[in-house]
Amino acid sequence: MLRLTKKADYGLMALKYLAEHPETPSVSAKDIADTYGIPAQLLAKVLQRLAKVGLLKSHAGMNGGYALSKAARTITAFEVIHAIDGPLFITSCTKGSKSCDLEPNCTVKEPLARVNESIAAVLKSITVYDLVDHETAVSRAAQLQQLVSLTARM
Amino acid sequence: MLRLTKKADYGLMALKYLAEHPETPSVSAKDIADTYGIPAQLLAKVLQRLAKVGLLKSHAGMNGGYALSKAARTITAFEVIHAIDGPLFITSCTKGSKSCDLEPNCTVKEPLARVNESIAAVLKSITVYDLVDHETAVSRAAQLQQLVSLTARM
DNA sequence: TGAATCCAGACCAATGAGGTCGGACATATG
DNA sequence: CATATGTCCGACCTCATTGGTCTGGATTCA
Ligand code: FES
Ligand code: FES
Repeated sequence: MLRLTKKADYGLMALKYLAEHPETPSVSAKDIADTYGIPAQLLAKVLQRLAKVGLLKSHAGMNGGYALSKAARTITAFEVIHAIDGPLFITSCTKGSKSCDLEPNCTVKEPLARVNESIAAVLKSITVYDLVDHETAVSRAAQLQQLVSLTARM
Repeated sequence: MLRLTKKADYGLMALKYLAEHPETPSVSAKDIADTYGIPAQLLAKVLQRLAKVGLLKSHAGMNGGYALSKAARTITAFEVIHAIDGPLFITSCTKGSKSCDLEPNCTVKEPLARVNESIAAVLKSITVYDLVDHETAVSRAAQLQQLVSLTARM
């Protein structure tokens, strides 16, 4: 119903891997791809994108590779997904430039934009550090669900 | 980044329309399609799907059409989207039957499942009644965002 | 130098979404 | 009852997007 692209998934996996191995100064794309068994060239392209945005620092040449440019705690899932899949959002017809021609009639767009913001907020509250240390992520999600169900019956 | 399909959008629009006109016993798909200027046959298919799941009651023949089978307040956005776009979810490789072959390695799936549940909770807290009466939906979304940002810095 | 790595872009294949068609079915009316 | 009309319903097609590959060039270090 609401699918996250595979590239974003790969990107998150790679970031988690880097966060788990802070001792090694730089890890090559091929290494990560091999450990997870995902296509190397595809992961490479994803990492390039992340480097371009500034989430990763790249180092070419031998023993080169990638390294986090910020603390794992300060990189949110929202940033990653946004960097890889672009600024797409819910509401289907948010094509950026040419907006849907039946926009004046569409009465559903505005409320859905609110939902969109809520989802973005959830993603912003998850960092790659949370991916490594499961406990915090799990408990936070539980809290969120509680809060949501609370507000739901008001 | 996280696109809702156009069909689901149409479905929500149609449900909202039905909720706004409770006096008419049944509205034809063509009528709704004309008012919003969307392809009639496509909307028809969406409505068929909703009828099959039990959210709508269909009535063939002349003066036929569709009608809500439950109170607008009890129909959640989650139900609608699930009915139209199927049980797809985040995490990209949740193909239902044959799971991704690199599932044992994928360390990111579990945390994302939590995020998924949070999003589902948000969608479950929105009903088609909320789409009609904007106020409640807006205020609820604002509350949610406040709560999220609160828990985020813990 | 040369091996290893990053980088950029074009290119192809498969999946799925958006959209269309003709037939089945139920109701109305003479 | 017969027929005409409007509706539902399932199968089909087309095209955009995604996932994935290939090529070539630039950068760094042994
Ligand atoms: S359908 Fe285009 S604005 Fe909602
Ligand atoms: S990539 Fe397949 S389970 Fe996560």
